Amino acid sequence: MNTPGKASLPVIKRLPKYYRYLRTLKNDGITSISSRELAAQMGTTASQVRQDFNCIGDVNGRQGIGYSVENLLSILEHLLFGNGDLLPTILIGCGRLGKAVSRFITTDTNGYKLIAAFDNAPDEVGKEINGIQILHIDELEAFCAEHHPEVAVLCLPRSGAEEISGRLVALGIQGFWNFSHYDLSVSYPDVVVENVHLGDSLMSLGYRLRNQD
Amino acid sequence: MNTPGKASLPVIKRLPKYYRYLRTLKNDGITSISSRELAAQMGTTASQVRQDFNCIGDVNGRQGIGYSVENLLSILEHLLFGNGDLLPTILIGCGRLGKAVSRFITTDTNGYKLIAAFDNAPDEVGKEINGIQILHIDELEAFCAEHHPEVAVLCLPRSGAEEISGRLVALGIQGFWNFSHYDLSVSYPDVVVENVHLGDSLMSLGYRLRNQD
DNA sequence: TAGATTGTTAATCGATTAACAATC
DNA sequence: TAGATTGTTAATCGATTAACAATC
Repeated sequence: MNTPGKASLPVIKRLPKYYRYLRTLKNDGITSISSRELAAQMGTTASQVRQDFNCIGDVNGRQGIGYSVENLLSILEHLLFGNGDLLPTILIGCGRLGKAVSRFITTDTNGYKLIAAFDNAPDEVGKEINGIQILHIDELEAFCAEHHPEVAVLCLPRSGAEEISGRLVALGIQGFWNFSHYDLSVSYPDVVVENVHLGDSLMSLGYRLRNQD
Repeated sequence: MNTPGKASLPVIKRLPKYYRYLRTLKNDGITSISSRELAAQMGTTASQVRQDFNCIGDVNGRQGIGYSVENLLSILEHLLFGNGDLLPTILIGCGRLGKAVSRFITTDTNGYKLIAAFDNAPDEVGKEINGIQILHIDELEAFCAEHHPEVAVLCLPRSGAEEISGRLVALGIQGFWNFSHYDLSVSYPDVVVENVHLGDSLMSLGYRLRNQD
């Protein structure tokens, strides 16, 4: 029997990848897979797969056979999406990036529901984005008091994020998907932040390209 | 004197963050900073700052004083952007995400130069994106033979990325900034890949939110 | 000088990999 | 049964943190 410990952040980051692979396996009609084979397909090691599966619950692997794809999927689905309730989410900043990113939020396999979008540009307010009317940022407090969103997606320049994030934390937002270059996890260590710094990501790629063997 | 070793990936990933912080410091007229103070502002430890600086070259820290902001910046700039030559880059996929992301490529502080964009949708071909005409994906080989791009940015669905990436590798592309859910680093372990999986990122955020203490 | 801070080595911590008995 | 594969413990590897002599 498995003795699941709390999954560490590196493990958590790998769960969506397992989830995606297992979905394609199920799609291909494969019902069972060994850690060795899964590792080969994902570019990792069998050991790591088994260690990871140990953390996530009762995976019911069978010696000599492997793991049930169906069972793994249902465990991962529960961990990643809970009981199926979507996390009510608001988007702050409806520029080019905000518009692009809003499509990812709304995708039904991510577990989020976009319930509002805000901008400070008068010519954006009132327009639609993914079927939702863009509100003026001044209406943030009133909206949150009524609808209690749990997640905020920040698609703002750094200065805007600095200004707004305090208001969002005060309003009880639990989680941030942050595309700004303002490091929320430093200022608010108690909230859950996923920082997606596109500029930083490009810069590290550049470093590795310029300093290849 | 420093004895710089090769920077590890975790170190490399922190370099852009140092770079950004030091830029704001310089902007504020601050010429010197200690590891302790920098660490406090960045949410890390003084030890880590000093260890990181040990890897990146001759930082010339002065006991009792700290580091020269100017000197650190010039070292980081050289590491991140080389001698200033921009990396010739092509964009594959000009949908919503591609359009949003193209703005980040072109930003002059990232070290890249967007020289072409490709799509397979006939109604996108010929349009402009950031001052560049969108070409049909069929022209990829001819264009690369003539202009030798070094980096490709993939803003495609998974299936498209699987199909195109082999062609790009064959054409000698060295680096990928990959937004698809196709894991290039598994298929092509010898190229430099920065995988930015927005869906995965959202899913891990969801896991952490749903499994908070 | 005295206080502060570096550069660097050593200690700790955590994550990955290896090994292997249990068993399907 | 024999071969394959798990679950789990131990070993290794690497990254972070702590410590401290050197010295500005």
